[in-house]
Amino acid sequence: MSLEQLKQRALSNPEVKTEYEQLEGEFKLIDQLITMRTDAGLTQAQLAEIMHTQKSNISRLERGNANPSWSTLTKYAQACGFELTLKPNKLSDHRR
Amino acid sequence: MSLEQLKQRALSNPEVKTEYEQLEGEFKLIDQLITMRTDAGLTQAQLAEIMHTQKSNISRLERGNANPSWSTLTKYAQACGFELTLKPNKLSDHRR
DNA sequence: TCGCTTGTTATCTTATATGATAACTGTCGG
DNA sequence: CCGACAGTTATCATATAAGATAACAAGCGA
Repeated sequence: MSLEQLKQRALSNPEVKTEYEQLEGEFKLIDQLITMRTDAGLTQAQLAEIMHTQKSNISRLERGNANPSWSTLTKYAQACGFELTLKPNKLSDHRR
Repeated sequence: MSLEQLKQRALSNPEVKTEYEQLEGEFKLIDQLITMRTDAGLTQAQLAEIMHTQKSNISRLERGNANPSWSTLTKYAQACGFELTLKPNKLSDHRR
């Protein structure tokens, strides 16, 4: 199933909307991770060595079901030559 | 000891520089969290309810030694009316 | 002073992220 | 075909984040 299909199905059910958004955010996160690494011109194995961990763990981060801690994210970024802050974008349709 | 003093002492020892930077990043993170919550005009208890958790857990996040997972960060942000992405700032003095 | 609100701290339990090792796939230049 | 490289997957052990409850402290208006 494609991401687009998943999106359609998820959004058709209002209850899972936040779950989808979570999922989408996860994809974005992974994208940003991989972008940082490739920008730095590093392979997973090289990055793993800098971070004093294993390439399999890097793959796990970049592939699936990744829910890394803040410290893991900053270590990853720093190894790629980046410092990390959050970028909170205000949701226009925010209800309370 | 103030943050400034801590910074000075930490930076005087090259080996702990990254540790200090982690620490500084942690402070920045906490700042951003609290800012999001106060911007949303929420108390810890209110935010906790939205996130279906306890106010003590929110306090733990905002106070000390916080190392939240990405999903916790996004839930927190979303409850405050924000969507979250990473903002990677290139480190000018990056060596390899 | 007395409640009430907001936030903090301590503690336990449970869920899960991370570290580590090994085996596997696909790709590509020789 | 073969070896080297890049990435993936499975699995287990261990560290730790997160859920939950309770008690406490500070501030503040009635």
